[in-house]
Amino acid sequence: MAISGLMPKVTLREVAEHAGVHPATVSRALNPETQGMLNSETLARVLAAARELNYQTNTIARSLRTQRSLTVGVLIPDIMNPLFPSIVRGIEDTLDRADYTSLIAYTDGRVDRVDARLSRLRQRGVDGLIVATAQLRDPTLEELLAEGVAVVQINRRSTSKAIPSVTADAAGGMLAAIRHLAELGHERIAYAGAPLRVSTGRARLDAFRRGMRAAGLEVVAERIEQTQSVSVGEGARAGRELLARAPDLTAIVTANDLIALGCYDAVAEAGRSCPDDVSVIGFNDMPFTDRFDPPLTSVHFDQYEMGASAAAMLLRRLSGESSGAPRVELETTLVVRASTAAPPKQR
Amino acid sequence: MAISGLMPKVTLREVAEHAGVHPATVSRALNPETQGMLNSETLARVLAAARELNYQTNTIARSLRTQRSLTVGVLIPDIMNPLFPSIVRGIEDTLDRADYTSLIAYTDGRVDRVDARLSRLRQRGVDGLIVATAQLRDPTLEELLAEGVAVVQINRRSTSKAIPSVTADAAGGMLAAIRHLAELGHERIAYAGAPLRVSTGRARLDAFRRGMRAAGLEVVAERIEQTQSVSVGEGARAGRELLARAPDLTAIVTANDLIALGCYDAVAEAGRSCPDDVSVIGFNDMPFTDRFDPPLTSVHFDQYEMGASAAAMLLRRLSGESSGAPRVELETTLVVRASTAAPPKQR
DNA sequence: CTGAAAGCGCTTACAG
DNA sequence: CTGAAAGCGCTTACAG
Repeated sequence: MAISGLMPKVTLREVAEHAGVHPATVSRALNPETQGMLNSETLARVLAAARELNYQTNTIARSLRTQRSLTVGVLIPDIMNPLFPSIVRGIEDTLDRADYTSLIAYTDGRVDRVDARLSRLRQRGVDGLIVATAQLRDPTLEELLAEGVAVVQINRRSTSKAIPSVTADAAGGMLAAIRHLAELGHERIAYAGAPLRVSTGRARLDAFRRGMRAAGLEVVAERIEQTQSVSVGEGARAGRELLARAPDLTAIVTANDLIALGCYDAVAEAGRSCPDDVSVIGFNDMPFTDRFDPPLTSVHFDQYEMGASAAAMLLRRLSGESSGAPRVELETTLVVRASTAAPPKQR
Repeated sequence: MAISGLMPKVTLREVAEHAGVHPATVSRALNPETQGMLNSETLARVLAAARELNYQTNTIARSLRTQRSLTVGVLIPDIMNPLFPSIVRGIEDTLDRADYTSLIAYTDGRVDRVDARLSRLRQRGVDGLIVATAQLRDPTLEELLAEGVAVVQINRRSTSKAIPSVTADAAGGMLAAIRHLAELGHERIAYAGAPLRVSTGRARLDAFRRGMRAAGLEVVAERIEQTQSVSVGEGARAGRELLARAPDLTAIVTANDLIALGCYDAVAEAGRSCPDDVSVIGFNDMPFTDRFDPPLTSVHFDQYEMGASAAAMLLRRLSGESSGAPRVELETTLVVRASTAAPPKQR
């Protein structure tokens, strides 16, 4: 195929001249919706001319005229966070099939950057939004909703039930994690959580508490510590705190793999070993967890599917096919690796 | 800040009416380049009106008129390849500061997808391209070059010296890797390489050979194996091959961390251990290599900087500031971790 | 079934 | 210094 310059250079008018018809006729010939209006002979002639000249629709001109950019804004904390590449790929593959393109914007977890990012996306004329940065109470999202903007939340969600979302089933994952530990013989299970201002932090803490009770185990305040941000460093801090406050704990369940990695550090610093002295469980099952030392037992969900499903949901809204606010919860499963074992006293 | 709808709704004309001037005057007032033409009183009045109505330029309309989209196409194999998130982030942060946006497209390493991807980017009117998918012989890139398209190669480069590029210094990295092994006492060092149709594969193989000679070590054909693709699976295959053909090898240098991970598997399968029996060295130093089992000794370069530098280079071309074809080589350093140790016989 | 016209929201040479 | 006009490349009611 020939790449004939980056800006499209052949215009509708040139194709029209070549085929001896009016530009409007070319436009109709190239649009599957309006193709039927044309005499089949005319259609064939126009199509031949378009092919010959290697005509490509100028998306910018079309967008200005139709007031639709075929573009979707994707707001995420940071693509360098290992959770997001798969999600983004799932989104983009799905959008791509519908001839949509995504414009990605980063907040780096800073709430004060959201509006500026959104504003730039708006300038670019995005038709809808996929937002992975929802706060539990999120006035910005409420506002978008009120204005009828097509928006889908992903991974996290705000309290508003009116905004569609795709999240991971925290309850199922946590329950599986705790059951696994209980079956190994653990009783003094600690929890290192993610910030409570976002739904993942809140949901996983709730799920931990419920899961413990369901397993007939005691939820003790000293064995729960929240992080201020989702990072290895904060995970290590939380791990240290827990080990200092409750030295007899035998397992730490976490809200995130990075926090789990921090707990690895805290356990090692305390002169203990994972999994022999302390079992650790992550959440998200990020890439290469199976390569960690030790391989991390983690709650898994399909990240690519999360992205794909959110994009499909948004496309449905954009095409007017759906108007409800579905809240999809993706199945979570526990992937057992080598960071969990029977507690020391059992040996 | 108020988000007033996703598509920009306040137009230049409305601001003009509000300020009692002609739309052209508003346009001039909002453009720093033409602001100076205006009476300062008029300017102030227009700016006040624009602020009051929360006017945002409609990028699509502006692009159609100016024939510049302020958009750059980024062609990469796959964002799920751990090399790319940092590179992409470096690109986007740099573009962002110049009010450019990136449109990302994926090839999944398939040469036959390049033209279709490029074609879609063209439809979207991108002003330039950053390409991470260069083949050693790359007719598509030659064609783009011939048409005067602004394009920068990243990570890989084609043989054409006329296309600017930002790559990692393979020679320096390889030399450091081999020196490190030689100092530990290794002599029978093997190499598991990346496909030779891309520059990274070619450059790293050449660098390995030169490095070996520079260290006074023998380059033996049985101790060199190429992979068909850069993946853990192919790395394992290459590793097995090497261990079968040259069982007395004591170290494997690789062209990529994923290949190194595959070599971990091959070494384990052979009932040997890393680093006690076989040392392994990666290339790229992807995220979390320090968490692997064992932590991977790898050739490091600044991936974010690679992206940032390529984007800056492209912006310079787009603004007409530069017209040469710089070939930047980023410094590489060896990060020594626990996958390398003295060879067994030395113990 | 096809054409002619209008217009999406900007910018910029051209007047005055 | 500011306005009036043209036009970027499309699509789509409106005629015929």
